Amino acid sequence: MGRGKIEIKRIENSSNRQVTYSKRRNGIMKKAKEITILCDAKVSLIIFGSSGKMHEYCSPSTNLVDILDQYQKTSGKKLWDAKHEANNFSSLKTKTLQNLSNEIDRIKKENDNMQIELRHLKGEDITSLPYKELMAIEDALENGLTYTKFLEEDYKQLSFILVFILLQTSLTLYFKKTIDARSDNEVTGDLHCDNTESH
Amino acid sequence: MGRGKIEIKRIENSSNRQVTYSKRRNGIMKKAKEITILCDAKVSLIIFGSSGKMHEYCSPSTNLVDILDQYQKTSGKKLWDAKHEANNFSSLKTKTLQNLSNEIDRIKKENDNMQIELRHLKGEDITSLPYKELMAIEDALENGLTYTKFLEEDYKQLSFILVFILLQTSLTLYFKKTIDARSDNEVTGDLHCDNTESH
DNA sequence: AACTATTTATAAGA
DNA sequence: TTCTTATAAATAGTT
Repeated sequence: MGRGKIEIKRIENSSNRQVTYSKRRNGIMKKAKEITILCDAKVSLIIFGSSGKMHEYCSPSTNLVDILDQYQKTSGKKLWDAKHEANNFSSLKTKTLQNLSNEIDRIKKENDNMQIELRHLKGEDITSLPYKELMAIEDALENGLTYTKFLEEDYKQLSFILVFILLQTSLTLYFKKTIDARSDNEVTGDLHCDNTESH
Repeated sequence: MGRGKIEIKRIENSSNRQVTYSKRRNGIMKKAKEITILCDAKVSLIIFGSSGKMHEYCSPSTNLVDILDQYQKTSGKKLWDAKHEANNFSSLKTKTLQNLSNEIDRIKKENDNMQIELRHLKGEDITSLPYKELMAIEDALENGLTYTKFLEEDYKQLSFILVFILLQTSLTLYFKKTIDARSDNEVTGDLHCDNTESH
């Protein structure tokens, strides 16, 4: 939407990039505000430009911490655990039933998500999936296959070397046999000559 | 931007609101992806619709935790400090700490197993795996992705060709040996005959 | 920063 | 829900 169409790829010219960043950042911020008002949504938007400067939007009805809490509950992903709780000795001592219960809920959620992902990767329950998600799964499978194939290639090369060694051993044995056989023939020939001469 | 201009205020009709939410959410997500690519920006976007369903975008170059860390540094606001301390006990009185703890252990174990399986399917941590397990993973991947059967077919053909070449080489060598041995004998025989006739 | 020619997003309708 | 399309809005390139 502008004088010309642009490809979605990194803008190499630094000042153009900066200008575009500024314009589009404002655009997204505006959209975020609008969807918040129009649709009662709760939105958190944090943007860091390449210069490191931060811009933030958060729906007025809520705040970032609440959104992140809800994020953890909904997604089952834990945002601040190990490092932050480790710093917090009192929370270890006062670990309550509620803490544990929340932990269970979170892990169960994580569990469910993984179970679904596993089923999808194994080709189950995928008929009802939208095309986009199906493609994502196919990509993941293909990606996994490239890794396993790569390793399989290593194993194959190992097999090939084994076959080669086997072949070489066979050949060595074969040549040994040939040489043995030849020296046998020569002996026989000598004997034969002796015999005819003796006649 | 649409058939008519709309005022930015809550859409009262629930189904219109839902439709608009869905469309605009996609729009914002797209914009977020674009600014990420075009301008090297780091973006975190979390949206909760009024139904409570969550949608999230995070720049591929980073992750939510890193963005939040950077947020804290840049803004000076502490996100996870004195929070998660105030807990409300609700319907948990019947459960003991031990029960909950055991349940957590069990689910965590289940979780770990699935995580390992997922990582393997995605090609991570597989280098230390024995060949047999690697093949099991590959089989699972191939099962999910039918067209990799073609690659398997290629692999089989390659093995066949290797065996065939091995066989052919052996046969060639064998025949060569036979021929060599025979001509050696004949030469010896002829010379011998000539010699005897000349005597 | 403004200014537009265009592209893009989307509101309403099907 | 999904698609279509007229129109509003965003924005790329220019000044």
